[in-house]
Amino acid sequence: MNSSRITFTLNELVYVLNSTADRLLRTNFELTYSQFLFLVTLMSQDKPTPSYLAECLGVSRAAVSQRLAWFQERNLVKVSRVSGNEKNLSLELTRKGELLATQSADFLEKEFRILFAGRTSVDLEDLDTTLTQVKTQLIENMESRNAA
Amino acid sequence: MNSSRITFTLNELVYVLNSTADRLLRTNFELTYSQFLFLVTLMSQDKPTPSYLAECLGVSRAAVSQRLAWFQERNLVKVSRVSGNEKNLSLELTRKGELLATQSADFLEKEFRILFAGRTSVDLEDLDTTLTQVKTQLIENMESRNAA
DNA sequence: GTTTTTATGTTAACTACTTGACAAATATTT
DNA sequence: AAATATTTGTCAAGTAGTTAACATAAAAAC
Repeated sequence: MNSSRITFTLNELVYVLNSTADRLLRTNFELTYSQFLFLVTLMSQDKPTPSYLAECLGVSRAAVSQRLAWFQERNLVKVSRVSGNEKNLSLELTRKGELLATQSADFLEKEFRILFAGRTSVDLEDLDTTLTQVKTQLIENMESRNAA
Repeated sequence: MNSSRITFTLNELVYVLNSTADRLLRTNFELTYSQFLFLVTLMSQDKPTPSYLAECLGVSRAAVSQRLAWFQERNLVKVSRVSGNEKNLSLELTRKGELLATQSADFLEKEFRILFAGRTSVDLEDLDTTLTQVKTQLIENMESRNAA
């Protein structure tokens, strides 16, 4: 089998998923999917800094730095300095930001549960395991190839 | 199971695949993954126009229009008008463009075959079928939901 | 055969990222 | 302790996309 087929299929599926999420979030919460990811990623972190958030989101520090103003203006994220640490900024969701992140995540979860349901019932748990396995294998093979 | 987990896993896998392809193509062909897709998509079409190419690539007509100059400058794509059709531009790969598309596609295919290989041997054919099934199901469910 | 509608390709203005350079704060080495 | 290295956040410039508006060509409706 042509291995490029599966990469196309994966890209197509991800496109459908992400654009659906984006549409749902825009319609119901005036939020893009990318803004949603920013909030939920921030929510999942313990003592978040812009630098660590950037790493988790898979974008550059500059990108996070530029976007922060948007979230501050809307009172979704509070940016502060912890005394004794002049280097790192401290990020936290405001009450409003936390509420928005929670509600939109719950909403999206519910919608996707409906969209994933179907007669042909693919076991999503199994699929997730397989995909993780493929990913791990790819990374391993890449590392052993680079080492050689 | 949390349905958002599988969307994250999918995004992560696609990220690994696409950034690997991008790295390989830059190193070996001075081509980004996105430029590669432009060429191979063009190659797979019968009588391509910018508009149809945009649709196949999943981007706007404006995006294709802006990128065409880059490919023309490098003598990879020939843009012309067919007489009797003043509306559509006609696109075709030059010999050089065709060669580049073919060679880079073959190269990528070989590399990915190696990277996908592994002890735990996931059946990629099966996986592709499952993913296509999930995608189809999602789209169906979305349509029936919108119709209601 | 005219009028109206639709489709195409380009432009302008905007968005969200990138890299590279930088100053400042902190860690590490010596 | 001082020198050096690393990490952090920000800025400027560049890239690849977006939408909206537009002129023009072709197709459809009348």
